[in-house]
Amino acid sequence: MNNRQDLPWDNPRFRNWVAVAKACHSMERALASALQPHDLKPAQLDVLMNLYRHPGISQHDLARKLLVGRSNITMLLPQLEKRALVKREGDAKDRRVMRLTLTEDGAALLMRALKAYGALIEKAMSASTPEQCDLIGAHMLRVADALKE
Amino acid sequence: MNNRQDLPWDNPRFRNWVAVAKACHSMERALASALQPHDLKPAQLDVLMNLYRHPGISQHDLARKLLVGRSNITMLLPQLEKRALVKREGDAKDRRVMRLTLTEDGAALLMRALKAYGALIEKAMSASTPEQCDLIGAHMLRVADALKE
DNA sequence: TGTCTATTGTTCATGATTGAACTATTATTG
DNA sequence: CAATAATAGTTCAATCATGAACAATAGACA
Repeated sequence: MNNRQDLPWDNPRFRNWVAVAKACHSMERALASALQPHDLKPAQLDVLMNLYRHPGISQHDLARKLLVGRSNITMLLPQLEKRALVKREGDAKDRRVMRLTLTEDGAALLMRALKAYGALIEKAMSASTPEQCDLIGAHMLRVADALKE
Repeated sequence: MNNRQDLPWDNPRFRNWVAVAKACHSMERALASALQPHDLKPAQLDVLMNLYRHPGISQHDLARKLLVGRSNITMLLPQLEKRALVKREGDAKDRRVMRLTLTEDGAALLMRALKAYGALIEKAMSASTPEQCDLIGAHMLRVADALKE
């Protein structure tokens, strides 16, 4: 009745994706360790990275970029604001939105944390050629795209 | 001082990995949705999958396979046991260890849930050729390996 | 055998994330 | 213009994962 062919493990795509998920999980754990000396959590690093690239982003848009709920951002920001890593100021035109920017300290910490992250990625991906890495990156963009319903 | 070349975003490996992480995050969210009709969480599906492939596994070994803490397993199991999806019995030789197995109901639910998961993966990976998927899977195994210190 | 160490699983307090309900503000539409 | 809907952010209770401390058991070695 349950033909072996029907088991997902016999589907190469399934096996391959499970490997992806496991690698991501490992990286997340390793990243948490690597960021500990900087007193940063992976989620906080994500925030800093996005503020660096999108200064003045609103909390709503930040949440969408990070694929998390708006409430998560609300809970995340006070810690970073207290440490003076990010600045939060109300938009002049629309008094509902908060504009977020990195402070100097925030940018400096980001650069230090990114070195650690970069070293980790280098270590993880060094076993493959740049061409393979590019192929993987391109594939993953398609995956993320296909999952946006 | 902060030469553009030094920014991680200019490093292809970094950009590629960020794409991997984002795709994984998207998949995790999509999976959570897809499992909702089965009243299952992704973490619970992971448990069922591992019990299917490793019947009689101990909680300690299960935790290591799932890359989570032992206490997490302890908190996860009672829900599955109450629903009679898994069976937990003490090992005869070593009275410290608990042996875990799927019940019939657990195996049946697993098969149904795996169909949903498989469909999701199919949808996500269908934009790439099987050869590309295999390459990615192989790469990710190396990544997970490289991250085991 | 008796003692010390290691291992398995549990408990508990903590921190992270979520979604629903809420407030304040802006946009739409009749 | 007034009423209604939509949007941004917050609050809150619930859920989940974590790691440290702990109890019970097993193994090592004098």
